Amino acid sequence: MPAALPDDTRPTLAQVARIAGVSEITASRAMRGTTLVAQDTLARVQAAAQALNYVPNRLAGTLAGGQSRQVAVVLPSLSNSVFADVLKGLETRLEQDGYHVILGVSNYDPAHEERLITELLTWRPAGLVLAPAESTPGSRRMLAASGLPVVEIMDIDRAPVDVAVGLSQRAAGQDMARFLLQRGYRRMAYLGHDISVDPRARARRDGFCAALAEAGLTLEAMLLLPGPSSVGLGRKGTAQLLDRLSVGGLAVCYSNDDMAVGGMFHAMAQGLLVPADLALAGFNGLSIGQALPQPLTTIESRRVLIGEQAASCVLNRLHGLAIDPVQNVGFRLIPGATA
Amino acid sequence: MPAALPDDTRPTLAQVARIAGVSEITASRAMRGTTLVAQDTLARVQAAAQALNYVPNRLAGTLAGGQSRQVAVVLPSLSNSVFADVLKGLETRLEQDGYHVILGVSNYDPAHEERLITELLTWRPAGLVLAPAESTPGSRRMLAASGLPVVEIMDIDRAPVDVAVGLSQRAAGQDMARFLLQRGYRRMAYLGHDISVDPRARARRDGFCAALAEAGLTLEAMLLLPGPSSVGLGRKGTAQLLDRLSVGGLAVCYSNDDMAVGGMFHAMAQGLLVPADLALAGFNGLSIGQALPQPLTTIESRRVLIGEQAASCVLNRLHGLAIDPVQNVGFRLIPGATA
DNA sequence: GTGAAAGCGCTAACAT
DNA sequence: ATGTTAGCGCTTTCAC
Repeated sequence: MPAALPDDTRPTLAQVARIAGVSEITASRAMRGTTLVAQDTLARVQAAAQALNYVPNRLAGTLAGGQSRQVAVVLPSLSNSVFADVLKGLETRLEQDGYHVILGVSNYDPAHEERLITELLTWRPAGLVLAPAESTPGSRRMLAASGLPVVEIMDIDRAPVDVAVGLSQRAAGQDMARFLLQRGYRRMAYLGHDISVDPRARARRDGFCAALAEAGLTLEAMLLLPGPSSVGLGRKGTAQLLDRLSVGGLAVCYSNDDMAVGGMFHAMAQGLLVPADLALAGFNGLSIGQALPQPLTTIESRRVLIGEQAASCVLNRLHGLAIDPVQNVGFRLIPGATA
Repeated sequence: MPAALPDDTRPTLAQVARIAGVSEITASRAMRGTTLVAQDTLARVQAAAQALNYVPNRLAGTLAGGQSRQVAVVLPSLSNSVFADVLKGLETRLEQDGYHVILGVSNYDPAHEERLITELLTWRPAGLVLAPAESTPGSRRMLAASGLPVVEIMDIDRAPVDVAVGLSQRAAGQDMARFLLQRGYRRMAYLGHDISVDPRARARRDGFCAALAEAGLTLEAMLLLPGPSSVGLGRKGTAQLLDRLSVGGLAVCYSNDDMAVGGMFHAMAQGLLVPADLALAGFNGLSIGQALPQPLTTIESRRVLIGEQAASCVLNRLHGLAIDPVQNVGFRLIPGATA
């Protein structure tokens, strides 16, 4: 038996108004506080609403002309704590202004992402925030045509449809390469998850390789494993890599911290000396990497900040404020002790 | 300058209908596929919609009598990968049926949770899924009065407002204690994060202690650290604990895997033998713990499954199907190598 | 400070 | 198979 239909019994603004002895529109004004209402009418309306357990219907309110106060968010994954952090930042900031997140997860599938955008737009959100996989032309067209604030996050290397908030993934990769070179490493390898669908991981790798090339070096090996990144995958991949490569002065750049921690675990299990036998570098600055017996060499990304700032962008846009279309939150290299 | 207002230019169903040369309701039927429509009218409507880039307005559709197809989800946190997993399961299942998640994060604050419920209800969701912190009487009253499908997740130890999907956290704690006892451990300690706000972690601890008591044992020490659980906190706390306790046959039960991995890192850094000097037990079965050089002794919780099953509950309820009010997804003890 | 009328975009309920 | 009418619950005009 299904539960009773909700709106069968739900009080409406009209009922509140009747009990308070005012017109519907006055009750509306009292509830919203937009227009001035006499002290005692306000009190009567509030009392009536309270008595009825009145819950406003924002579908109706928005349809009648209000701002939606829902923001659509499309992320490629939630398995990775990176996007959970971003979402946390988004949620925190949006909620302060009474906005809520409608969520879509694309699983790094551009076609799915496009479908999600279409569907979420049917809810007439006030804005969109997305960490695009490889956005399709269709997606970009829809976003542009929506006329809404659209914030693309994580990456600032590509020209955004509207606004971008993030960091240069490419520069992050470059900086890591330069750091390793400066530390004296000359033997480099790359170990990553499936970057064919993850443009940001690819940009980091490309930056890494480009900086090596500037120094006249190339990777001794590059291993790309299918599937999403994980500690387990990093451990397995490191074992594979070391089947082909000798240790000693070898530095492995991982696609992210999860993978690098896996590499560290492999080293521990094999009794390899880090960084003498094997140096490791990650990306993201996750707490797990920093709590390792030897803190991981990595780059801190400001994920919660990205979420908060993306939310602020949407809100500012809605308030008619001017906005920088490319917002670089930067990053910070953490030297750690693994390289 | 704010972007153009969205609905200033958005095509409506009326326009689609006019171009297709049919009435509005026929266009509506054609778009939704609920009622039979002639082949060629269908084609004409679809062509018109396509030509106009028509995006249906679900606010209007829902207001006019449709089911909302939004499900409100309230979680206590996103910092913990546990809830990211649950959310992933929810999102995956709901999306299959064209439903979307509206999200609220309470930060383990019951008052905040209550406010979130109130706000999310204004969107007239089709159902609610929540992992309650310590739900207030107000929250429970609202949920019950909503008449909607309400699924409380993670925990099945308390009587749910409507439906519960999860596992017995208390039984999980008991099982771990019995396992450690069976392995011959007699010296036990507990290290947890702030469980005053996390009823599930508390239930596990209580179960753990209860099983010890049955065996005539008590904890040698119990340390509860302020703040959310993390690898770093587990590492720090383990150091503190071992200031007061001698190693050798000591088993530490952690509030979860994050904390336990931190303990493992401390042991590694100190050169302690695991499990001879120090045995460790976690909870959740996170991949990080299983990728450790020695896989962590822990209990696997089925987080994604909980999300999927909770979503199915909401959907089944909406379809008028009967539902078991308490759904136990169970758990599995992973012996690992750390105890 | 308050109200009456009109309408947001859509769909259920009856028509035909 | 299609159309007409009415209305979902609210807010925006424009009055007073």
